[in-house]
Amino acid sequence: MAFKKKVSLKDIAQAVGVSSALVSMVLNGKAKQYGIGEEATRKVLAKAKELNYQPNIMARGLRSGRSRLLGLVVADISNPFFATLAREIERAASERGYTVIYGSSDEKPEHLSKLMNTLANQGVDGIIVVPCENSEELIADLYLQKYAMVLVDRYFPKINTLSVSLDNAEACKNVTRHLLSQSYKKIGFVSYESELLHMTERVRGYCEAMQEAGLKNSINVLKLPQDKYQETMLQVFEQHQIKNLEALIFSNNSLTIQGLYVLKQLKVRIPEDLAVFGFDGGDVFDLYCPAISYVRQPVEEMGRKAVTVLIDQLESEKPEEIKRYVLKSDLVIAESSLKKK
Amino acid sequence: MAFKKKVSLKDIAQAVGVSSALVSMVLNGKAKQYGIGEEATRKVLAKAKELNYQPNIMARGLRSGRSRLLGLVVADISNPFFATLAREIERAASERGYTVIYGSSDEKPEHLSKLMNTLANQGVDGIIVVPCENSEELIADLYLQKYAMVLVDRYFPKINTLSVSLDNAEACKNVTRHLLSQSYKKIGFVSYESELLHMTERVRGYCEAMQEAGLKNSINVLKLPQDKYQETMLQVFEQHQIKNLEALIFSNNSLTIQGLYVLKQLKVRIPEDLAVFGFDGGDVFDLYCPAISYVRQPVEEMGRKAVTVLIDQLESEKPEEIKRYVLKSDLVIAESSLKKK
DNA sequence: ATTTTGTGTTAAAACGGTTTAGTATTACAT
DNA sequence: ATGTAATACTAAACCGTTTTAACACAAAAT
Repeated sequence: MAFKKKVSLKDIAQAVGVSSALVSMVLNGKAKQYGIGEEATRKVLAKAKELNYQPNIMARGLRSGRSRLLGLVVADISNPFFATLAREIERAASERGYTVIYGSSDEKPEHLSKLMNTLANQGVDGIIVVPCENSEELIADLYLQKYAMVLVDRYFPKINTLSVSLDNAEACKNVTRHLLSQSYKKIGFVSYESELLHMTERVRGYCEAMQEAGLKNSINVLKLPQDKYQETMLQVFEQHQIKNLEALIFSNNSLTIQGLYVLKQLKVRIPEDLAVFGFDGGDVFDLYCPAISYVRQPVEEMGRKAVTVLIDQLESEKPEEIKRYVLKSDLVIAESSLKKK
Repeated sequence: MAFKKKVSLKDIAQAVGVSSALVSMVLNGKAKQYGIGEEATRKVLAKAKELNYQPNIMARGLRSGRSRLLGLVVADISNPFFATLAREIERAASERGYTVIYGSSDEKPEHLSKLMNTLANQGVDGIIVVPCENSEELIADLYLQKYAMVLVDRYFPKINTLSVSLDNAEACKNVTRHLLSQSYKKIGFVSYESELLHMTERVRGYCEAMQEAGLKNSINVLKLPQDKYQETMLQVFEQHQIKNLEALIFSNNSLTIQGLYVLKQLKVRIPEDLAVFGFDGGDVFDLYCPAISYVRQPVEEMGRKAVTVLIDQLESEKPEEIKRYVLKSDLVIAESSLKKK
């Protein structure tokens, strides 16, 4: 009870009266290369179209050792940033004749590891990974095993992999400067417990901008424990800390959203009581009252670049040089971060 | 420059000193069935584990004619309802040893058609489809070609396919009754131009509930042209119609979100000026001020059911009977639909 | 003693493509 | 006439797995 049997090379070969080898050559556009006659070429192409021939991907894959399948592991597909990223990656891959299979790690290294295994089993040619906390070893292992791989959004400085990521320090530096320009001085930064470079860079950008402004003493970084964002924020904000702050920067999409839940619950007025700056956008930000400012990442570019460098490496014979690509973001300014009157 | 070469049956066979046929039988758990000796079985299993053998999926697929790949086409993966659905489907499929590849049709039949082709090319064993407008013919074609297929969220009454969907009429009847119970009488229903059953059923549920309440004359269904939701809503609402209404039911997730943009722009107070009821939930609904009530669909159940019926059909020899599964939803009530004081 | 039955194993074919080495045929140069 | 080269094509191997038919060898039945 599956799909109807498909047209094979042999069917075309028989119909035209040539060998299936010839048909294969013609349909792979290697007619000239192999010195196939014009007439044969024409007939084969015509018959293939007539019968609507579709190559059997498994036979091809088995022979060539390549599947034209890419694996993608994101942190969480229900996060709009990753959803968009996945979509762009899919689109770009499809343009180059590749199909993408994906999964979410939920920021758990065990999930990541399991997923990578599943993907490898499916015979993917290469993987695009958003690595999660504590996955450095795993990634290093794969790197040593010569997996074709590109890291996105985050990377490990010690492991020499292809990577595409944001200039995170600059982004947060710009956010901080913007808030400073709106005459906020006591600016807090909401982060989570993480060794991952993208996060430490974001923190660094904030700190540097504060230092530049001579506000070294006002630096205030809140590191939330994983999986307890709302709980911890509620406690911290409820107690007193929020009274000492004029603005808060949330350093990723889900932190922002969780933060908004808490601020809403505490009836904090934005930006009167507290200015807010978030990450990655989405309908939530635009529809919130007031609309929330955010860092817009070049998601499309990020996805396309990842696909391009990965496939280029896959298709090149000689091991290409390993590069890190760093992209720039911009700020979408809304009411939540404007000067209070 | 791809993955390192993997361990094959032959490697194990050589290491143990038996034929690869025997190894295949043992590793497929058919040792007893084929009367393989105990010792050989033990040795093979041990060696397979030692070498971390992973079967080559393409060789297996080529031989068996089955890929253990499922195709999934949703309307729009960036819609949280479909994102969650996709995730549940993936999870359920993975539990049964299948992998899912997916794409978004963007409600365009040409996209749908193209995607189905891509999926078929990838050799999927079966497909799970959220059919879009004007795709009835395409689906009917595939049905005639004996594609293993299950429709989700929507279906065509005239085509006898497996399907899993919501009791949409009942859902909207309940929404309408709820609003009536909150003493709203002039209730409008926002829909879009569509022949798809899920939408006509939603309209029907609303109409029936209004009739039940003796409010036949207050029935007010707004059908928006596709791709122009916001534009049209803005025009309609701006003019005058909204003044005659006390409540609005939005009949899917994106209509709700687009509607909120417009209502926000027009500074309509919810629920004082207008009560609002939406579909499918998400952070936007919970964080909106005030929180938006919505119909919660049993997404997980829907995904699991779709996977189950599809795989069951794939794996059964005899053509199973075609069934339609209809699931129930519940209402999440928030401030947006409560009685005005 | 010979056939039958059963047990444990293997050789070989098949899946559908790609690629290499080889074969025929004609054309050209020696 | 003979060797060389170019042209147009094909046979066959190969990828890794599954499955069928076959094959030894022993024990039991005739």
